Amino acid sequence: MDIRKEFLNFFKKNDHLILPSSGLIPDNDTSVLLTTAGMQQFKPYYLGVKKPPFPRISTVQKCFRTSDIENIGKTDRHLTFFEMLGNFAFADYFKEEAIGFALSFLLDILKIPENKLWITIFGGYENLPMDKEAEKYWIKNGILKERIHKSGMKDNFWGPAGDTGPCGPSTEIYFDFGEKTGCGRKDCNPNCDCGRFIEIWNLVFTQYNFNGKDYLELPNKNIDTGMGLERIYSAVNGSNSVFRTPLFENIILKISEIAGADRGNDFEDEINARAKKIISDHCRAIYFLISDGVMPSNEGRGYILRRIIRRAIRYGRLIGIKDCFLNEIGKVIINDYRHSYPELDSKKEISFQVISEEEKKFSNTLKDGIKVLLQNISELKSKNESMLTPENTFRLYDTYGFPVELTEEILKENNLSLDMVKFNEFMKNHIKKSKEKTIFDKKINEHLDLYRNIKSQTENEFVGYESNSSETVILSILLNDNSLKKETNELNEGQKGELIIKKTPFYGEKGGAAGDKGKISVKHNNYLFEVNDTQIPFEGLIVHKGIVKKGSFKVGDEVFAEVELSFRKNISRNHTATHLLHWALRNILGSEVEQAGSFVSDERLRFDYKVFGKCEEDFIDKAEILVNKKILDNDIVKIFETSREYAQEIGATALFEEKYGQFVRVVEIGNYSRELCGGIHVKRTGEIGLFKILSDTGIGSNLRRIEAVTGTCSYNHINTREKILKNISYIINTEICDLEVKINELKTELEEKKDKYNKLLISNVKNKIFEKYGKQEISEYKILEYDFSQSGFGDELNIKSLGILTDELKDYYKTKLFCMFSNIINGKPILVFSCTPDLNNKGIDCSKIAREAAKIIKGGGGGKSDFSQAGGSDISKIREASDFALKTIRDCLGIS
RNA sequence: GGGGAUGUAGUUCAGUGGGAGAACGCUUGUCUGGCAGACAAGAGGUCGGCGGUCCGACUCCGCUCAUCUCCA
Repeated sequence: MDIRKEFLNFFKKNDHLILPSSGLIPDNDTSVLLTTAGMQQFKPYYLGVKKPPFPRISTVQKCFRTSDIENIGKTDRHLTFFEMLGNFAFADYFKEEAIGFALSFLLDILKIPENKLWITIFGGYENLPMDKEAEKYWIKNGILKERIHKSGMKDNFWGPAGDTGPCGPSTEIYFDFGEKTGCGRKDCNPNCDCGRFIEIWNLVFTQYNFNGKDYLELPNKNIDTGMGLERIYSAVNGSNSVFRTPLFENIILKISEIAGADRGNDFEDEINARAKKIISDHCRAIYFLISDGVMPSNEGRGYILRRIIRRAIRYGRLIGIKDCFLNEIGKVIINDYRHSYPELDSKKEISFQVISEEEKKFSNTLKDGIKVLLQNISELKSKNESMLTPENTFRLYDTYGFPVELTEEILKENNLSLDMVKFNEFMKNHIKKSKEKTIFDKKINEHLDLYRNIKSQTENEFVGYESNSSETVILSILLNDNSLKKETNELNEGQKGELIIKKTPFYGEKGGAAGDKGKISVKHNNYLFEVNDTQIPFEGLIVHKGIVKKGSFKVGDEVFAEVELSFRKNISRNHTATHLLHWALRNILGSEVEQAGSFVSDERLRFDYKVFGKCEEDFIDKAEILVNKKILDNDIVKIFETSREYAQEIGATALFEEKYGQFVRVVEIGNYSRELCGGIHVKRTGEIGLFKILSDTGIGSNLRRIEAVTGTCSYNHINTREKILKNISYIINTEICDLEVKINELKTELEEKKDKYNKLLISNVKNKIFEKYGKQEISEYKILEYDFSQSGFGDELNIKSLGILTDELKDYYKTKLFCMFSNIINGKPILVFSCTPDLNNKGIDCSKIAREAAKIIKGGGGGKSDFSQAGGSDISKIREASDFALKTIRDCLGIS
């Protein structure tokens, strides 16, 4: 029996709209990394931010949870990836029907015997009453009262998701595998985790709104239910394990086959069983994640993927699989699931490639880790110790990603050990630290109640597609005073706030396009409200943020709203250009290029996209050329509303917005680009003007960002650069077209001259020294001293040049030589000391001399014993410092 | 979102405040009967970027970017 089909059929018959599973990457929801529940894609409906397309919906949803990752393989019911069957109701049916539907499906369709079912309900907590209604309907449907178990907040109350918001009691259906399974205690009940009972279906009744203090009854109550597909299969065929269901049969068989015949093909020993469960769970997750666009990376959801890939490989090794094996299992998974999830099949090439690359990367990580571990081991051995410190054990794990079990294994081979208990303490500490400092982004819900309230009283209409202005009336006003936001009747001159008007031409920020700017005014008295930004905090509610420049505004005032045309025009140019760019990238790099996000402002456009593998070097240039070609073609931009089915048929790319509305808005450019989009666009591509890409940078693995400009901005950009070119051409007196060659020439010439000059300088200076001290070979100690601050060589004789000079002199005289040179560089005194190595044996230490001499010129110094330098800030003391150094050397060498 | 690590020559990496190094690779020359031949000379660096401390920063401090890694 295909339970997926039966489930959807059942709810379709009961007037539910059947929707497809959303992807594992949640749209427009930054609060979670991956889709964790069936209701996730409907969150805006639960919060009331958007209207559901139908009051009753049912789905089979792909879900991924990491919260139970440690339990996987240990139990027979936990999974990271699973399918969730769910039915949802928005201000429609409530507890009675929800309970009725659930029971009817389990008993009539799946034919589960009634005596196998147990129920938990919310038993009440503090001010919250027990859920007597739920109990009543269960009993009414024939469930025995002693089979209904009461639980507290933790088990049978859901939400709110943040600090405030919708929440309510839940009721859960458990399947009983019988007294023989589990603990065998007489009072064993669904809350016992011995394995006898498995939770199969959770019905949540969002009944209250928690405002941080009280639980208030919601006017519109909702239903949210979820039943794990794998669990219900295990109940239906009585196997008491999600891994012994048709969903896992082929996968487990394949793993056994790869692991070798001697390992058998079942869960005969504990390690073997656990490894097979983990590998099968993780592999399913891996291929589903990749096919939904998650790529392995070192952060966020990509990192979750990388982690489970590595866990799967590790457990593979544990049961004797040496080679890369994940793709072998992947083929089985794709084959098993491709009818229900065609994306697995269409993305399989990419999946296989990604996986084999990850397998290689992991072996690199292991190699690095082994290097560090071997170092630790040799240190331990040299110290005659037998236990790796917990610090080092943890460092290997935390910093180098080296699995502890592997550390333990390698230590054992060397007759060493580690302290697992202490390691776990480090781990606990680490987890605690990460949790402590994590701050939730509360802003999303901050003023939701306020807007919800306004929305319930007013209705405003967007007329901006047809016109740029409207005569209308103020419906309500919000006052913004720093962080405070409240409803008011009047907004006075100088005050900041938000106006809500009946008919608005202003486009609110949506789909990555910035909101309109403009003004709202009263004609007869010139009162003026300047709109700086337009937002949509709630579907159907458009608010105009800004400041009162003149006069005051009251609720009920008749006003004239007018969009700033040049601002809107710039946004339109950038928005249409974004569509062209998206099309061009797909054209050049292939259709697997996906838009990952975009932002359109009046000044520039930002386009984030996912690529896989290496791109050609010049694809950015190509994209720019292609977009500009389409602009020159001056193609017509056609905008029309149509049915979702038709849009799909003509291949329109759908993004984040407007997923399930009956009608969708399609923006079509020429006969090539079609995207679902609610934005405002130019009428013909020619209006965009020059399209110029400013930058293309990597912002994550397989994720890149293009920033570009159009219209007046690109003109200004090019213009500024041209002016710079003109200036340069004027300065070096060369035609612009010859600049490149000329500058290269100048550069090499300069380098050559610098080189020559330095050599000349040194030899010149050397001659000066010879003039003063003679060229003849020396039989006794020679002290060369020269203050170049008076010589006119200036800054050219810096520490480095003086160093080279002393080297050449040392080369010349070979022995018995001491050099001491000084100069003023950048207004600061410097001293250089250098001697032939034989003087070191006489007790001369240049670095010591430099340190002492530096004190005199108010600075510091040091270096090596045969070469040192000192610097300071007091120019007037150079002579004194030199004299000090000279005296020290003479004393040391015993000369006068 | 919070920790840890790394970033130096084409590559792999040394370098604990004082004139940027090694090995391999590359170029050139000499020797050599072949397998990664031997010897010599040479080229190659904004020490990831920006800022600060200091007479002086590859080195210390702050920020930032990239890569790796652990946790949420």
